[in-house]
Amino acid sequence: MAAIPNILLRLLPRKDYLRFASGLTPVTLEFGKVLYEPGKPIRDVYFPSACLISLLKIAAGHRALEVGMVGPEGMLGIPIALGIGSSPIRALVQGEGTALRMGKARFLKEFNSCAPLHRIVLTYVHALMGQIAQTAACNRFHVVEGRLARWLLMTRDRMASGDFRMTHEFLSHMLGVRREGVSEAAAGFQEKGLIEYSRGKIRILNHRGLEAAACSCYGESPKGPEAIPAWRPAR
Amino acid sequence: MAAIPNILLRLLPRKDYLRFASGLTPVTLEFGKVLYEPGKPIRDVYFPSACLISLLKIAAGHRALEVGMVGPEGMLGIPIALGIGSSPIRALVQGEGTALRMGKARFLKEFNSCAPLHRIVLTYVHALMGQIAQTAACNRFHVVEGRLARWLLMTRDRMASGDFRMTHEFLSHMLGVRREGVSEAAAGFQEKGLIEYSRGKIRILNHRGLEAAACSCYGESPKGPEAIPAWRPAR
DNA sequence: TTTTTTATGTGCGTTACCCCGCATAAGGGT
DNA sequence: ACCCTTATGCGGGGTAACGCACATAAAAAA
Repeated sequence: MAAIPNILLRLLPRKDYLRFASGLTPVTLEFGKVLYEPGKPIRDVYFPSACLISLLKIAAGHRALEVGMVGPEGMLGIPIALGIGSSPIRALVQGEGTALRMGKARFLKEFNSCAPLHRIVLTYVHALMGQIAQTAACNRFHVVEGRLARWLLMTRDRMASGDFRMTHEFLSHMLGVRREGVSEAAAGFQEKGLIEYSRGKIRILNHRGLEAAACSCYGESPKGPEAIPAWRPAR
Repeated sequence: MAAIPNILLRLLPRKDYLRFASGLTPVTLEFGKVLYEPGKPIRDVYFPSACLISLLKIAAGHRALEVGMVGPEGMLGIPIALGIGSSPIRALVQGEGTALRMGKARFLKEFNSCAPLHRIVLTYVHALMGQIAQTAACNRFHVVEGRLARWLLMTRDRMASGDFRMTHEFLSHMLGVRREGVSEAAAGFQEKGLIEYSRGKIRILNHRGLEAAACSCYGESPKGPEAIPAWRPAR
């Protein structure tokens, strides 16, 4: 059988998956699209199959800050599962690609009647909370260079590809720093041959080298039996 | 009837509350006690009635950082509800006082069989995630002074009292800054007559003044019908 | 082509916070 | 009374990141 492209869905028992999948619609998400906006109602939930979505907290009078990242290891629309109709967080498509979409009502019905789904989603909620807390500490303690490296690696892991479309300006909003700060760090990496970039395109050249440059938070993603299986692509 | 001291429990239908309460044990939590430690199993859940617990992320090689705060408006042991046996977060008693305790097994049974409890807890999970994200952005963008003021106010709100036991050293771990940074900000507040302090005791003198000094995050706590009712004490 | 837009490079003064070390003073224990 | 632990005050030097302004260059639009 063709592999189920989303890790959470892959954990469903076959019977449940088949029923659930009948409510899923494949969609293509374009770069820059905003899936959820703080305060606005959530209509659909998404299971990324090959795309990457940033969860952004918008602080009044400041640039945005990424608090979490969702790829094929997760889902979007957690608030729906928690019985809330909207999210305080903006969800922005940061790596375009494909996802599976389901309407809020159908998802709620499934979530409340399918125990395995229920369990899987709540487990993911835990993992996501951990990720947000980790990111919070990382943003507080680590320097831009280390955070940039971590960010590029996490993106690569989720996109299963080492080059993506991404301006320094955009990155600065993810990391919550100035654009110039990103440029400076990126220039350093390019000089060392770790990455190459030009006008909105970035390519990772030396994965190992980037890992060495990344802060320790990379590698402290959810692990062990307690969380969603550490989702790190094979080398 | 005597008021139920924990907001979450107060939201339970009377019938469910009575059954649930039979499994609750009143306990006194002392200052400095660690309820949960990252990686260690969670044995009990807690519903604070008059105490304050800090949720701390421990970053390797750095001081700790508070990512959330739980008082009578919330509960401790969320991971249990999410089907996880331990938490990546340390829970530390920061304002001593009373709470209601329940064993993990009993709570799980109730959580899985009592729909209103289920709903309430998941709603709180959402609120807590929002708080963590908010704190993340606050720690990134706001200066120590504003964050200290916010922290004191949030503590006051949850402790229902304006003076508490608290050293600058301890505060520095909450805010993720140096002890001297806290001392400096606190000295400024004392000079303006907003607070007074001495050797591990802090008293809020001018609530309004502190609000003016706090960053905008104070007042952006969960609000509206979508979240746990904004829990802010009457003046 | 030429023009316009957009992405990145660069420099410069400013600031909040860091790290380190030590002085002072309040309380608790003996 | 005394010591001794602990909480806070204070200074000096260093730096990561800020804000701003402007130069350059690639791409897109005309």
